[in-house]
Amino acid sequence: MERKERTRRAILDTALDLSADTSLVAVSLRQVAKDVGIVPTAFYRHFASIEALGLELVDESFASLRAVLRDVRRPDPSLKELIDGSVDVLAEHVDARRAHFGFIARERVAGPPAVREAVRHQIELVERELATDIARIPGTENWSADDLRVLSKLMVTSMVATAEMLIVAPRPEAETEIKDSARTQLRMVLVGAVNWRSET
Amino acid sequence: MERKERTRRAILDTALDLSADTSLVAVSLRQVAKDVGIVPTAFYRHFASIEALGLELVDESFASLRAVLRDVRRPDPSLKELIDGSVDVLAEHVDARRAHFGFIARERVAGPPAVREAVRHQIELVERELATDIARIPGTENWSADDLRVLSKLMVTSMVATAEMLIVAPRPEAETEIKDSARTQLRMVLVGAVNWRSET
DNA sequence: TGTACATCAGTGAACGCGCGTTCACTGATGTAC
DNA sequence: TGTACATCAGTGAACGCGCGTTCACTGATGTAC
Repeated sequence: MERKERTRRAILDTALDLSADTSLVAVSLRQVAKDVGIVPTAFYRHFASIEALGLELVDESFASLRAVLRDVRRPDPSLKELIDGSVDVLAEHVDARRAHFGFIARERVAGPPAVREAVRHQIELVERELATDIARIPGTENWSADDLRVLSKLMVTSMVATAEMLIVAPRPEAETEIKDSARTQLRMVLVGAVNWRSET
Repeated sequence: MERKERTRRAILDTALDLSADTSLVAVSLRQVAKDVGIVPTAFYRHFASIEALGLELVDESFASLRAVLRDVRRPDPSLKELIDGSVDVLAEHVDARRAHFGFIARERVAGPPAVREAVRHQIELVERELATDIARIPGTENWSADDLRVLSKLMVTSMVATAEMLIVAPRPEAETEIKDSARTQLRMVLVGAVNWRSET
């Protein structure tokens, strides 16, 4: 019973690793099996197909993304305090779960159709979740539901884009630059959001 | 001399079309040849590999993206006028060159390595170009170079994300919603940008 | 604790298929006269 | 304008390879007694 679980984990980890080169669509069952150290047919003891395996990886990857939201939310911050901290929180999580964030960014646009759809659905859920978080922050009481959704979409897009840049970043020095840029970006967005209701 | 050019175009168009299903990495030379109506070996009369063909498609796709910047710039607008018009301009271009915008979004994260790198390089050039445009708009005279880069990055990211959503949009009705959302997003960002210098 | 047994994770041979790439070729296109 | 000829886009056979999937199997793991 334990052996099965170990092999299953090895298959998931290997597939995630191999997909990082381009996309899960380019990963073959035989290559996964070879890297895991099992015979190709043994793969079927764990998953019906690479695509089915991919859906599992979607779940695991979004657990990592949700962890960012959870950690950002934790200090129960004001709109201002949120800014500086959250970029660092994101960077830490990206560092720890680099493969998961890359997986989301890639498979969202270029994965097997079913995987692509699952990623998009999860992103929509995260956007809603973030909108709820924002609605709890003092100063957003009289925002419309639409405006909340727009802001959370903007922030999730920005978050994914920043994660992408951190992953691609060639050297640790570049990370500091990206983080500074992301912070400024987030500040700009939030300055816009704060001044939003008063202008429209 | 004319026949060659026609076949070459057919190869490029077919490869672009096939890559839309997932990514250029999943497109085979033989499938392209079959759809074009030539024998696989004839492919080599035009391109050394699918990857080389991809680099050509990068150039063509970015011609389409730059056309958006050019059309947005045309009315020589104020910061305010820019907003409402530019989302429509983007939507028009996405509609006309759907395949090119999808190609950029996909291959940026999941293309063959050389293609991926080429797309990223082109995006960086577009960001610089946009920063120069913004610097010419009244009211941004005393912005730092960094702030200009941050805003143009934010706008390009937002532009690509909006293009993606328009491409994925299941029905024409959804387009209106996406455009409204993108407009609000852009307004928020620009409200932030306008109020930016006065706060920092 | 020791043994007999059931389960089922992993094996290995085999299949037909589409892949990229080589090579010598053929015949349509377009040019020189 | 008509013909002879060079170029080179497209052909077709052939190759070795990795692919997903089938099937009957074996032997390690973990359980019942």
